[in-house]
Amino acid sequence: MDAKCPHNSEVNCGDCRMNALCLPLALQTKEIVQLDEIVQRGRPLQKDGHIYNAGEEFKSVYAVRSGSVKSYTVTNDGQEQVTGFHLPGEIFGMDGIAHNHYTNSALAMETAAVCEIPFSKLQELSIAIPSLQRHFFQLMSREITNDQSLITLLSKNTAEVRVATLLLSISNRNLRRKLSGTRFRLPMSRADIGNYLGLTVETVSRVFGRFQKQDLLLVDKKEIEILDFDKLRELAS
Amino acid sequence: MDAKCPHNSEVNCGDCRMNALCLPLALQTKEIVQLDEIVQRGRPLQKDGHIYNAGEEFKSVYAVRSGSVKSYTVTNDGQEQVTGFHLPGEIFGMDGIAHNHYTNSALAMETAAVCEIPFSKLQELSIAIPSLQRHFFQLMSREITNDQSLITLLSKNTAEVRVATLLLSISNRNLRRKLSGTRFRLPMSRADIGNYLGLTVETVSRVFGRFQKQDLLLVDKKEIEILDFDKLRELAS
DNA sequence: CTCTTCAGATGACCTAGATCAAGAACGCCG
DNA sequence: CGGCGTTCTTGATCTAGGTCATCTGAAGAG
Repeated sequence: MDAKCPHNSEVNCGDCRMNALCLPLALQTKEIVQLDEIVQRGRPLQKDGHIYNAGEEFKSVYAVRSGSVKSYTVTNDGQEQVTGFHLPGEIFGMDGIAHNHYTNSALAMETAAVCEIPFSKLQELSIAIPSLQRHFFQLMSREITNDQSLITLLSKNTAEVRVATLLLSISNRNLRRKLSGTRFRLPMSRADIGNYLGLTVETVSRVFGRFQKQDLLLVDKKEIEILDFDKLRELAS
Repeated sequence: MDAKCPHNSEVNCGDCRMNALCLPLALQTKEIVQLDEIVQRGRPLQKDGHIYNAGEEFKSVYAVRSGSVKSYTVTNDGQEQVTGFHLPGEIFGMDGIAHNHYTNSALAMETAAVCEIPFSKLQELSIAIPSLQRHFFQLMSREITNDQSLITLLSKNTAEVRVATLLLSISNRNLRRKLSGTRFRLPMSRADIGNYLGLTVETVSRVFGRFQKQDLLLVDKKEIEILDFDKLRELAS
């Protein structure tokens, strides 16, 4: 096994590059070992590989180790609704807790690796490690506040503001992973962006075009370079 | 103290009419007593009385005992965004857990009474009572799935679908409280409905008008009677 | 009982973004 | 290297819902 390959299984959470962002965040070294025992490190997923499907019985939450994942639901009239993009270090699958079945499906947007955390074991461990309980409550609460800012974004803002906000969000999340917040690759298609932001592909494309014309961005297919953070932030306000 | 008045303090959770919906849901009688000890029953709130303000330090989550409450944030350009309506038996304030400060403000839309549940004590009790931990995780997860359906509603649906969906949601929540799902009083203004659904007051008003013309509803100011559930459900689909 | 206020309804426009319809530029596979 | 299905872009229209402006009517204040 090549330890350099980002999709390979790390030996444990203690060594994982993501552990400062992920579940171990609030834990002592010896507690990380306990967490480590319940975490199942899955093998790499291909692009478009499903992690779970809406309706399946809820058993685990997941952490992205490498690559990127999207969550989506299918509305009763058959169209897809993207509900979230998940980057390395982020946890997803918490929507399944409410009804013991996942309400979203999750799939890899590119080659990716995820860690599976069986929820029943996580609950037990949360009783033994109160700071883990606390941290997990916080993660769920953060999901709530994120969803609520998306609600605000969708119900009050123009296409430009929506796209600018998404770009800044991805930039920030890259920064937290010690990657460039200025130049990065969007892991998702224009269609996914539009779907997530409640816009059509055409509109997303036009907004990218306009941003480029205004010298806010440099866009080359999925490769983005942010040229003017201040104006972009002002726009997203 | 008049025990008939719905806004008066109940003596305890065990006697509360809402206990089948609220936090005690998953608990044994003796556990309810433990929960009861940490719950603080506040005095009635006047219309527009604040329970907490965005930015305040997070200390407690709240349960609606009577009346109704709305949560809202103020966007950086100063406009209000309604993020939720809370009816008796429902829990709110969980958005504060993530950052130790409330991100929403909460206010009574009419005379109301709420129970305050100090979160640190709830966390401790959740360790002693695993089913309470589980139930609270579920409540937070339900909040996530609710927010996500609102996201879908906002990003994909017309004004009519949005309004129909809200009406059906309130109808269902009334049913769970053993009230009529057919005739009820909307506790919120047209402006709040519009704000919540990403529409203007005018549009909300027009949709109510159209629904009435199509004999789906009977609207008399805030008093609603649903005449044709099937068509309304089909619309909301 | 009158004056004021504020929530709601309704009507006449007007725009942001959807829709429809072509191209352009890419992977990707034989 | 050429053919072909995606994904992306760009342009020309159309429309749902926003904006603005007016009107109604119920609730409070005095």
